[in-house]
Amino acid sequence: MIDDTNFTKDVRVRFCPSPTGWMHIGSMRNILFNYLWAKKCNGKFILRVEDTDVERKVEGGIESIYENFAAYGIEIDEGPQVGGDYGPYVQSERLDIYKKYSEELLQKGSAYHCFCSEDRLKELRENQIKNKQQPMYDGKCRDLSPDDVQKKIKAGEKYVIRLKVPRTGFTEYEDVNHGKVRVKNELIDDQILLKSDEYPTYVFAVVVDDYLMKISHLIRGEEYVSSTPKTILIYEAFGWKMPYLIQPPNVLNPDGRKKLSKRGGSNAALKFLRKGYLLEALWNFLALLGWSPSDKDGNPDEIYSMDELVKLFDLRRIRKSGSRFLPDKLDHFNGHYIREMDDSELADRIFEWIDNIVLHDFVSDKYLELLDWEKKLIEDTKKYHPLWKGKREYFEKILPLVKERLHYLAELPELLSFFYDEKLEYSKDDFKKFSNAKDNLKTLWAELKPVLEKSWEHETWENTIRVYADKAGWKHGDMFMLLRVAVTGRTASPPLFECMEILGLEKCDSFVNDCIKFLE
RNA sequence: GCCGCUAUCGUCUAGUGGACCAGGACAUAGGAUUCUCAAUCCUAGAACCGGGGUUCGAUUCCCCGUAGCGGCACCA
Repeated sequence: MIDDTNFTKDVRVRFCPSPTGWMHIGSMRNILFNYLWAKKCNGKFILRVEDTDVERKVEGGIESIYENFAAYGIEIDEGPQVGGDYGPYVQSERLDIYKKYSEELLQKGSAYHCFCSEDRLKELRENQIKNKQQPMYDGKCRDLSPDDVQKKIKAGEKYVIRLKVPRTGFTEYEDVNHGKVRVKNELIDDQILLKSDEYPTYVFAVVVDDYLMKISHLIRGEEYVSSTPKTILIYEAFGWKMPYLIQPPNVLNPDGRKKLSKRGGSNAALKFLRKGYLLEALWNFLALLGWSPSDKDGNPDEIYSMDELVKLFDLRRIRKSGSRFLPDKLDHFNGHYIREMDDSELADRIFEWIDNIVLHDFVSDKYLELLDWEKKLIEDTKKYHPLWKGKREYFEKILPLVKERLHYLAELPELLSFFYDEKLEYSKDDFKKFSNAKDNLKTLWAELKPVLEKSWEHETWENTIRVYADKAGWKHGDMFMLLRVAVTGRTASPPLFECMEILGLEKCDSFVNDCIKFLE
């Protein structure tokens, strides 16, 4: 059983990205689980960069990791840029450490030199697959005599260091969420620990670093489950105590299949920020993907602030099965947080979003293609941002009208355009349902304009339209709609009266006249 | 192919050997409100993968099947 007494003590957790250029939204969920646990237990959150794959390593990779953390507002207690007592925090700077520990395993007889060429291994694997066998190392170098080994090394033969996995018996471990898992040793490959370029492999580096950095809880994606027995065997070979193990299920694509896609970067963490999802909403949504509080502790509406999440979060309540990533609920949360904010704060947030996210150059963007909606957003933002910011009072007056229709901030340019454009674009279709739209609009406006010139009182204004609608034999709603299309260029808009009041008589007059011209 | 993990409304999930004809949220539909679209409020439909056990009783425990996921690299 999991030892509960120490479960929340001396907590040190870590997230270990590879510097491949950009970060994935699914990773953010795992980061959140680590982060929440650290905060909850007054522990430390550590960032370690796993750059042991020389080929996949990318220029600016570490910076792009940092900019993601910064944009998501995650504070790092120890890491490459902030330092800490257990550094260095970049694996390529720790090669001598791995070398030393691999020698320890060699001495203990838990590891061995392997001189097999990559070509031989490839051939071996192909044959095994052809013969429907499990592809794994055949142990050719496992029992070389020390003399042979020395001779080969002297002769300059390249080698790797492999773990000597027992041929019989079982390896067992206990996972906080899954309980005991047991694997036959004969199915575990003699894992390479140190590659021929003297870089460690992932499994080895992780064990050594987690041990040296005193990591208390290993919270990492389900994709590592299969390599966990190897991890355990390395811990056992060293005689080290294993940290608590938590392997949250993967976040899956909305179609329900497969790990959340990495292709094209459409699920890049930064894209969600660029789309205008607020951090509050993102965290709220992500936290609930694979974890939930009990009914007793939870809120019925599932709205949780970061503080509440910290209070309620518990690694032991993480689910076992994968969750699909459907943005509907994210939209809902985002709308909620937008509506909850007062207008001035929302305005601040919008401008911050534009400066720090939308129009900001990220290192990650070098490795992510801009999607069509992003290109359009950037273009629109460049056009409207100065106008929005230029007259903040006007902007803040508009916000309450649009904020309850807003799912994410990227919708703003479209939603607000008629408040800022000099000309509107009309569509014939919008007038189809009205008989004699042009004349009615003309007469209506002729009657309404003098009323508005006198006063903007809601009742007189509304009454004028109703009276005219009766005269024309129209449904009242249709008359409102006609005017709406004329003044906003669209059939769905915030309440007509408020829109017109903000636009002002001059602008309304100009739009209506444009519209009449359009109808001719 | 082999190994491991998993399986509750469309989706995210709660829950338990009897208090569950299974609770919440999102989405959907209908209604109220209304100048449209929203927002808000109300209502409705919607699930324990299949088959065997164990048991007085199983959605809950066990086995098998099925399906999904993950992995099987000198990637992480």
